[in-house]
Amino acid sequence: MPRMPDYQRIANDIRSKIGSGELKPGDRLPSISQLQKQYGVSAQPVKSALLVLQTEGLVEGHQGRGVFVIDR
Amino acid sequence: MPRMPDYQRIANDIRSKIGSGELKPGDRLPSISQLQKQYGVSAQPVKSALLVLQTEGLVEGHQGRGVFVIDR
DNA sequence: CCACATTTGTCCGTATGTATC
DNA sequence: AGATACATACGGACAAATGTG
Repeated sequence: MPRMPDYQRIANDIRSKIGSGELKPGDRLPSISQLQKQYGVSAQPVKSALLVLQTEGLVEGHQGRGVFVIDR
Repeated sequence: MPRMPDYQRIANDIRSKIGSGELKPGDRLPSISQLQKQYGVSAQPVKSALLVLQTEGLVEGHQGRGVFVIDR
């Protein structure tokens, strides 16, 4: 099996949490530093995952506040 | 005017080159190191731009070969 | 108003792995 | 074997926005 990079694993995990309703529209995601600890990685793969999810239109980052699930 | 980050500027530039036909389906983009020099930035913003464009389904990276415009 | 901590945003340099030519 | 090129990740740095006291 191909090894899945951390940032894809994280993006998939968050995406599926959104799909399952565990994360609902308007919800705030854990902070980046919390996600780092949770997945045992540095900031980079977390931010890459968030960039992907933002590009997909699933979440929206707000400087100083957090990253939120898009409300639609 | 809000300052546009480098990675967005680069993504927009490449996206518009694809839209205008200057870059056609199947074409190979300049290498990352060439794009670095062209835009006067480090590798990071170039790769972020490419991650965005890949997520948008506009380009496709191939290890050892290059990044290509999607043929569809 | 001010100071501080928190949080996201952006970028740099470096290192390593993997695939291709 | 070597050069080239993309893929991934680490650590560090600073800016900008927010919230709290």
